[in-house]
Amino acid sequence: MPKPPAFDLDSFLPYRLSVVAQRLSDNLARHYRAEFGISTPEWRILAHLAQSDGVSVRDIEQRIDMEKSKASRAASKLVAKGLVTKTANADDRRLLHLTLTPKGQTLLAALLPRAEAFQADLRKALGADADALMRALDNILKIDTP
Amino acid sequence: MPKPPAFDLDSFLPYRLSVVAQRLSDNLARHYRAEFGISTPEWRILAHLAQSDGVSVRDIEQRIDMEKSKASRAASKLVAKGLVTKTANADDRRLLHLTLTPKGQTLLAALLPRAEAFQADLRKALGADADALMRALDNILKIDTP
DNA sequence: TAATATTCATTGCATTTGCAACGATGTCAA
DNA sequence: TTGACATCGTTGCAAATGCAATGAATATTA
Repeated sequence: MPKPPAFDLDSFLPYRLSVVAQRLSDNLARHYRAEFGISTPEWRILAHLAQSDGVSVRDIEQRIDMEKSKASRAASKLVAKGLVTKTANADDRRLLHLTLTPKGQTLLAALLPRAEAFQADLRKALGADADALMRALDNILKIDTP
Repeated sequence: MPKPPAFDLDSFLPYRLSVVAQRLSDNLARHYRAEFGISTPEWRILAHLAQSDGVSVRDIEQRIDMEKSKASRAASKLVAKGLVTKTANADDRRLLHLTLTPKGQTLLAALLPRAEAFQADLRKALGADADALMRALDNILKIDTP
């Protein structure tokens, strides 16, 4: 009857990372939902559209690490809320253009400064470790996605 | 029609953290499932039991940040797989003791060294940033959980 | 050109998840 | 002691998720 070796889950990086990420996302999600009525996947798509408007579902899938079915459904909800429109790409009619409506732009104009402020506060609190954190995250992705 | 300010989702910390954590967890989950037939919630409970055997569902909920319904269902699956037993606490019959079976101990004896090795590799690859990363994660939790 | 293969977005389906409600047990104060 | 309240684990239910299959459009190749 082998005895399991000592193990400290709290210092296990994947676990720790997951807990912190989850907490942070959930807390933000509460704000998005309460003030703007959108979910995390919806917020991520909007944020990506702020950066590059007119992209396809496929672009979203590749650029922001979101399953295409998830992206498709979130996009449909954004359309239903009047924040985004879907139009067919003229050159390749398999592709879609997701475009911010004026209402979507207004929402982003209110939301993005808050996101920036949140991030600024966070960086300030982390001090010198903030850059190391970003570097570490990049490296983990490189290692883990061979 | 307000124009949304420029925004780079890729450098938004909650997003970045979430992507990295998800990748890492999913990759590990594939291994757990393929080699040991367990899911991430199940693995976390086992890991916690390696550390402190005989705990209740409530302990798990508090110590490893898992919804109690999730913990309850994962524990039931572990019982069904013969890795864990549930016994009633004699002093307080609302409480449960989750205890590793010999089979569960054997599985952990095989799994834990791999987890340690994985973590060691990761730390090595991160070099000096590893400690800063851990510190940063602790600090984010403190800030974000007021 | 015609036939085959690939790509894109959506949808059906099974699983997982979170929340609220529940029964059983325990605590506390009148 | 008894009655109101709290806690523990489970479960019902609706929503979210991931995967595979589908249909439409395009690319490729014989």
